[in-house]
Amino acid sequence: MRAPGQRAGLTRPAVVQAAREVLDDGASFSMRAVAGRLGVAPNALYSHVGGRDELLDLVLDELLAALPAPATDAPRAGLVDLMTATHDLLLAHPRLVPHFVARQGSRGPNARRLGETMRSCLVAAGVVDRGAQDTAIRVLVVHAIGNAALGVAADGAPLPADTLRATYAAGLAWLVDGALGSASAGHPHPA
Amino acid sequence: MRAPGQRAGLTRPAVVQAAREVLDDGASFSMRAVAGRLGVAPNALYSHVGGRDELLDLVLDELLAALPAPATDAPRAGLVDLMTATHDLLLAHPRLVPHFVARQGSRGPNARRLGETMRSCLVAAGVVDRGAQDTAIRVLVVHAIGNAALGVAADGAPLPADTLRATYAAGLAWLVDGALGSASAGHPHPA
DNA sequence: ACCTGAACACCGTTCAAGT
DNA sequence: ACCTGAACACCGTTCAAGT
Repeated sequence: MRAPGQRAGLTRPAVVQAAREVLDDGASFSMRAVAGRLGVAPNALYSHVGGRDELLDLVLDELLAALPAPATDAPRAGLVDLMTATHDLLLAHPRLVPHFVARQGSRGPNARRLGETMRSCLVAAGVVDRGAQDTAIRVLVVHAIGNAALGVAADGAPLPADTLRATYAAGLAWLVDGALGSASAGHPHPA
Repeated sequence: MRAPGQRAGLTRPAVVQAAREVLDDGASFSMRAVAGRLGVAPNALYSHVGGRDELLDLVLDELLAALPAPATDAPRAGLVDLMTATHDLLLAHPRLVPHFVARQGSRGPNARRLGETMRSCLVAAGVVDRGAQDTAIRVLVVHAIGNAALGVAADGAPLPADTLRATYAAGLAWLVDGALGSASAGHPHPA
């Protein structure tokens, strides 16, 4: 369709957008699939993106940007809302979850921002020790990602979405209660 | 080395053992790597094993068989010990963790046995509602797998093993406290 | 700078043999 | 039944062009 040297009008945002579309479609994600959607040779993507992992990181960070800022006046509820929104976001893009699992440590600016928002909630809730904040943040992030991954695992009994979200909410309440050191009753065994 | 038709003396346990060795070595896991270690053509494995996923499931289940039975007289401590042993086991075989993440639902006999052991602990601790047991089991398993996956993610700051285990222990205490509905103080913010 | 064609070094799995 | 050789349908990525 195009001779070597002819421009295709590709841009970095366009590549990221195409990657999102491939991820949200049924097809399995690959560089070649993204290129195919753009009507371009597979290696053309490397002019705009470092590689597969970087591309997935970009998609991930773009999604995280959509997370709303939690209410600052009620820190516990704000934290719960924030983590629930994160979990919902992951469930809405299941094909991204495996990559999220592998990339838990290294993240983009919006992931970093999410971490700092969580820290603010913890501070406002009275968790002043920085090490305690780090522990709480890691545990909560693991819970969100791990639970989303549980929903992705398509084997045997696929685990209904209601059950998944109820399980997540129960664990989240226990973790937040624990991290905040309060004796307030959570939501005891839902379903 | 061998003409088509010549036996190589391959057995199913030998294939599983070779897979374990490849996983615990530095090299990345592949059917071809397992076959290479056995001095056999890649497709020879399919005479003894259904495929890659089934082979990894077999390795996984063999590892889970090594988990010790927890003390039955102290249900809370037994549950904590059991989950800690599971976490340690996953940390000892990091290259298996991504597969474990993907396969959370469908498991072999020893995984099933682990689930029932957890249920027994919960019953002994006074959690009689079956739905509550299921929720607790899912949350605890997600915590163990998710935390182990966090240790595997080799990017940026690799997160020291001490920190990882301390984070796991803190989250585990919070979850067990929550699941058991007790107001007993856990281990507040370690590290 | 951007894109193509061809290629490299991999994958998991299948199929038609051979004994 | 067990194993081989060859092949199929994929991967991510690199390299040498072309404009």
